[in-house]
Amino acid sequence: MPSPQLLEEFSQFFRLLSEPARLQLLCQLKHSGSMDVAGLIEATGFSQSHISRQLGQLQRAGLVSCERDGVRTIWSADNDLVDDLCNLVQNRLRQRLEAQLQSLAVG
Amino acid sequence: MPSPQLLEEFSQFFRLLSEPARLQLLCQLKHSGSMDVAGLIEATGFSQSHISRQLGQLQRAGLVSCERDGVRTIWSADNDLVDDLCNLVQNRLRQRLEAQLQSLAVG
DNA sequence: CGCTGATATGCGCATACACTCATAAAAGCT
DNA sequence: AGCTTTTATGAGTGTATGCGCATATCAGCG
Repeated sequence: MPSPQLLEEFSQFFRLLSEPARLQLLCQLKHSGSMDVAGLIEATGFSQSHISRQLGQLQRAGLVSCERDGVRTIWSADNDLVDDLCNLVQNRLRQRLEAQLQSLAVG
Repeated sequence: MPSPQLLEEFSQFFRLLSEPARLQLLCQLKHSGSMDVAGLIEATGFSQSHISRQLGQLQRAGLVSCERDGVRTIWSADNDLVDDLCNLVQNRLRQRLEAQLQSLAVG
């Protein structure tokens, strides 16, 4: 059993990924390598302030990092953890659907 | 890039794990094998209605299942996905702390 | 220094949801 | 049938937070 503190850390981390906007920003950065905020606005349609806030949260969690290029801030995704987590979840979703399909065929 | 629908599914799944109470219930069930609600109340201190609701959500996501034993409902965790996800996150947390420790020692 | 453009942040609104209390529904017992 | 025990659910409340608007801060340029 994880300790209460660890449970809290886990849930805080998962909470970061529980917002489609944040997940989309992460995936976009993974996909495009690195982008500035203008690019992310273009790609996602979110407002500038919204993007800036979400990136701030992701940065504090160490999921993205940034470097300044003059007046621009270039953001990039920092590691493969999120991809790995999403892949596991996707496998699980697929298994669930296949099982439902199976039981539908049998029943 | 995952499709918007898939992003939505991912985030909904992560949202389930973003609540310490649900995560604790999952871990407790994993740890104890299977328990009824009274046992979960004893183990967690949550109210009966709260536990019932959270278990309902976890059940709809296929993370727990139940069987009735007379008037009691015996719950159990259904798969290892959550354990795997938590282990990945824990490794990441450890890496982060080790990196911070390193930079503190060097700097 | 002022001006312009890029990003961060204070404020407010709206919504989602955790959590509780009270109550309903279900299952066994007499 | 009524009574008891266990679980599920309707209703209400409080808090957290996503999101936008306006504005502040910051970096370069004249």
